[in-house]
Amino acid sequence: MTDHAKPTRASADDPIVRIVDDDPSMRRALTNLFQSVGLGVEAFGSAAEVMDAKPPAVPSCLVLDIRLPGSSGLDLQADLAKANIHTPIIFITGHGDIPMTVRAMKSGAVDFLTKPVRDQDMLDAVQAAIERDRKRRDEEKSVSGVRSRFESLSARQRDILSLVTAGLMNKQVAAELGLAEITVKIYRGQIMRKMGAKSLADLVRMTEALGIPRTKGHLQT
Amino acid sequence: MTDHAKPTRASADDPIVRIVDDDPSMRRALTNLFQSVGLGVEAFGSAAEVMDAKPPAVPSCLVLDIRLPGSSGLDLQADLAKANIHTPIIFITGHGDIPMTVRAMKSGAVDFLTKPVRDQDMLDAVQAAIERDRKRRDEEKSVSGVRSRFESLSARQRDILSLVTAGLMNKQVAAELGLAEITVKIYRGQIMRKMGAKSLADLVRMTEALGIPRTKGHLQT
DNA sequence: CTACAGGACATACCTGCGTATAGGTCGCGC
DNA sequence: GCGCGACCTATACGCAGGTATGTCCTGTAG
Repeated sequence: MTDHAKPTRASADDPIVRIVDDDPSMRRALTNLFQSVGLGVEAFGSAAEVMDAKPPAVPSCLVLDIRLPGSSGLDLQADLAKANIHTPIIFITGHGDIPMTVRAMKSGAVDFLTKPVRDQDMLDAVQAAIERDRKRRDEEKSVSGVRSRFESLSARQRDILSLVTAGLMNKQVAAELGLAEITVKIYRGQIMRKMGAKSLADLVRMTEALGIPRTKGHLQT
Repeated sequence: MTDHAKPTRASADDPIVRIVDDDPSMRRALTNLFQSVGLGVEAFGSAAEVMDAKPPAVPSCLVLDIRLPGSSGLDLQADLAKANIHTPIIFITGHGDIPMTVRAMKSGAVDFLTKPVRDQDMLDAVQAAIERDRKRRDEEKSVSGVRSRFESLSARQRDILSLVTAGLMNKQVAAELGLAEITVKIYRGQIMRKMGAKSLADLVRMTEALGIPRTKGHLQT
């Protein structure tokens, strides 16, 4: 039961705030607050509902009561992390303590607000959270294109890629792999085309973004 | 492995814990705790003393009571940040509240412990903090060598560096700057020598580490 | 004034990079 | 068996990268 309330037609990049609270009046109050500033809202009554729902495709954040039926907010945070879902989280609590707060913040929470929550504090926190998610998504998107192109490389092409971006000359790569230099040159061309790199500098930056293990890396003091 | 008892001889990489607390008995207790596991210790009675003391050259962390004479622990944290000193901080508090905790953690504190502090919690926090500082120092060190070499470049050399690492060919760089291609080649060689780069890939990674603004960068989706 | 550093360029030469063309061997799926 | 894709190589050619040597100009610190 998602008190799905959409004020206007949501466009592709409108952020969504997802509220998880077992108290209906709290859900309603928060929903009103966020809608009043033009934010999209989805409300849930339990942790399980959120885990079942698919994460939104637009910048979003979670507003989470620590005390939830079944698993606690902290458990949900841990579960989401395990499921590799990185939506920024804002906690609210009526009876929180410091160890709880520390644990939540260490696990990457954006904020941890105590009831009664001042509207402005909540809106500030949400804005920061949305912004963080937007950045993460942008980063993810730009890397995912590169990653999928990398996946399309054959094993041999990857071998050569890693040696080439390590700074070895074609002949050195050839020696390393027991190949003829001409073979390396040809692979190199294939790699540049497949990766869509228009220069070696590009290629190096792509591998850096992907975190490709460098066979022979340095950067000495 | 690191457990062996060291009498007094401090070697170049032994971590130091700096304690700031106005309560002498607390200072003594913490000092004993840390020394019992072989950590170096410096104790201070106020925030001002720490700001005056020069930061240690070895991996270290701060253990900070929130309540201090004069400025609070949070103020000291802010002052240190402003002074560009990034020693990891562990807070201890007797009467902390959640907003305080949140503020401290948002500002990068490693942990926030409540009195009475369990010895093991403190030692765990300190170890994590020291480890964090060690990483930061390693990173800083490896970048600072590159940075100082970059500083040694002339203005012209930097122009060419940024265009070359953007992936332009010598002739394009020449056109961009209104130079002859041969001139660019010569500069390029000078740059490689001055920067200690043994390949273009190296050079690209160095500029990435330095965050050199790319005149013509991309990484398309 | 002189010495020196930085900047710019030419000629010559060598090495590295990259593509085209033209082959060849495997192993796999239909 | 046939096609396909990967992997591998050879010859040949052209362009890009890089160094050496030498020349010239300019600003500036001693």
